[in-house]
Amino acid sequence: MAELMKRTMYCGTLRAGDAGKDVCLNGWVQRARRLGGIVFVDLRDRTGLVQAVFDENGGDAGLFARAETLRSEYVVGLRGTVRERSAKNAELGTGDIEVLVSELVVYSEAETPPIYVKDDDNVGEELRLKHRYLDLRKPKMQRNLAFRAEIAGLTRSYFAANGFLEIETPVLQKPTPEGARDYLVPSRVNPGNFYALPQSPQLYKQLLMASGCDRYFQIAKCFRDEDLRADRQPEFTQIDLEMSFVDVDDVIAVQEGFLARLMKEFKGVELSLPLLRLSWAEAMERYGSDKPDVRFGMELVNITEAVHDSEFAVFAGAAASGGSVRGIRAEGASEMFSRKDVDKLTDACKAYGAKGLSWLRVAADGITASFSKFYSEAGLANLAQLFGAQPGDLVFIAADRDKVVWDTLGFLRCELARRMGLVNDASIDGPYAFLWIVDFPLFEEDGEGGITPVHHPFTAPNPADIPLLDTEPLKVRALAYDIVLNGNELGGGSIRIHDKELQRRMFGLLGLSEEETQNKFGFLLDAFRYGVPPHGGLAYGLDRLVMLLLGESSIREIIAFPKNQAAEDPVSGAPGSPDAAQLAELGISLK
RNA sequence: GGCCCGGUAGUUCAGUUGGUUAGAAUGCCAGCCUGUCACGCUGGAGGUCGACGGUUCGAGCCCGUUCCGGGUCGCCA
Repeated sequence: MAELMKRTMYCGTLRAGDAGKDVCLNGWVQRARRLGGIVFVDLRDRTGLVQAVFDENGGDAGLFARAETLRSEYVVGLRGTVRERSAKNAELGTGDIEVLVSELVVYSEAETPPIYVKDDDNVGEELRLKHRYLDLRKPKMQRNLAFRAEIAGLTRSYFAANGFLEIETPVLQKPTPEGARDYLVPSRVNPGNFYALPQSPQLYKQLLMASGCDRYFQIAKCFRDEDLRADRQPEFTQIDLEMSFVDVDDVIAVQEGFLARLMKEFKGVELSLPLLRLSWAEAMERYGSDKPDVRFGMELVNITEAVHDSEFAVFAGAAASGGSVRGIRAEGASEMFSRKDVDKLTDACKAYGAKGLSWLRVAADGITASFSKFYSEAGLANLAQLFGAQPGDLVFIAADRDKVVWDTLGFLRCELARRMGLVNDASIDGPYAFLWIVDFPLFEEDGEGGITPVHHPFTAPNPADIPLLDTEPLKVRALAYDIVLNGNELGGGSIRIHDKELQRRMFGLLGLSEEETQNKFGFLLDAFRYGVPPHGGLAYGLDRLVMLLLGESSIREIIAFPKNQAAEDPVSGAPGSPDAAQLAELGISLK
């Protein structure tokens, strides 16, 4: 085995001022260029590239012969002298100098790699993930991992400085068949019993408040056995925190300090505080979304009143059945979207439950609409005016149940903005539109005639709405809040219920029996019997936060070893089958 | 589970109305080359066209099924 050549410098840090120094470098061969009597090697480590030179006239024939065998991704150590280059490379931070090599150690050779270790290699993601150890050598991936580490570091220092204790909560928890699917872990010592991996540290962090810890935070791994998305992995990381003796404003104030610090240090952006707050109701009314992208307008216009007696059955029907008719105006977009484009957009909207999409085009010589035959010219003009539509504008209208209308237009609004170039999500440099969504409803319909919590069953109702709990529970607002950035939910939280009677009432409203609640959450209720402070908190999706700040479009770009869409780890092949002995020991038999 | 997009040298892709021996770039290998840095020049190797079945005189191309990857809806309290 090759002897270790102790590193004295990192490749990417060498500068003109280092000329004359003897250095030892360790790294990977990015590229070897053989020009006959001279060999150039770009040596790469975490910090960047530096050019090393082997000269046939240097006198060491053996050294030169070995240099000629170097190939991409060989791992080497080399000793040499830094010198100014005769031909400088302005593209490279180290481009003013090179290292004339006097000693070379090949630690390991490399087969021809299946992907290039270059940012722009453009290889398919399947191969990138399978050979992640190669992919991660790319400068961009190194930057992403380093950026993530720095954000984690700032998180720790910020919350510690604000009196938060970093406390680890158990990873082996009690299964709670609520919400997302649990990952189950069999207990060998307790045959037939299982732990669950945490979907969040929710119950334990509330116990910590009951424990008198006052302020807790944790960078916590969480697990949900649900289908994957570009921004969703089965294991992901939350910045999780909880505070005692606080109200909504207290929690938000601490977060705004955190976000301001984050944006200042990592983006050089001065956040203007306090951040915008929108009630859930207003967000839905104006944007059709509880995580609106407010970098652009195109707000929803409710025309239900104006069309409730329309000849067009779709409009009148939606109005009559308690739904609504709303639309958005895409300014100057009429030219951009052909009839065919509109049809495609309509198809895309069907995924959100819309049965169709109506449109209205304003031109200098008149107005056309998909529903023209039900309207006079003056009627169309009236409608156009409701949207403030000018010649060249294109208006989209959805008519259905409120939820469908909101989902459809909420999607369409963002899709149009993207196509019209109003937003650019690949931009690392902003703008960054943060806002809080507050006053979420406490419950929503569960689709089976009952109600289910929007957030979770420990979320406190707005005290003003408590009288409505038994009569009109769907109208009760929660002391819950989400932080939104550019149309993405960065995190969310709530003030929790600390009154055990109110908590029991909540479980009752949710249709949970005394026995069920005792079985699932009894330990939390027990704790509350012995004195619990008012408390509340929040959790951020760290992966998503880093993704957005880096302008990446998938959290896989900022997770070292992500799962593929089938929830497999392409590197290791996990999950795998346990062997028979393991199963027998656990008392598990497979079908 | 539904819908959409994709699968052709190691890699990224092209491949016409179905027609001889499936191409390019890059990478790889060999030779030449002392100032390259996407080095250059010359030569070479490299293919189960995802798989199976069907239509056809003939399929990379058309049809069916299926597998794989990605996006998305459902789902994610």
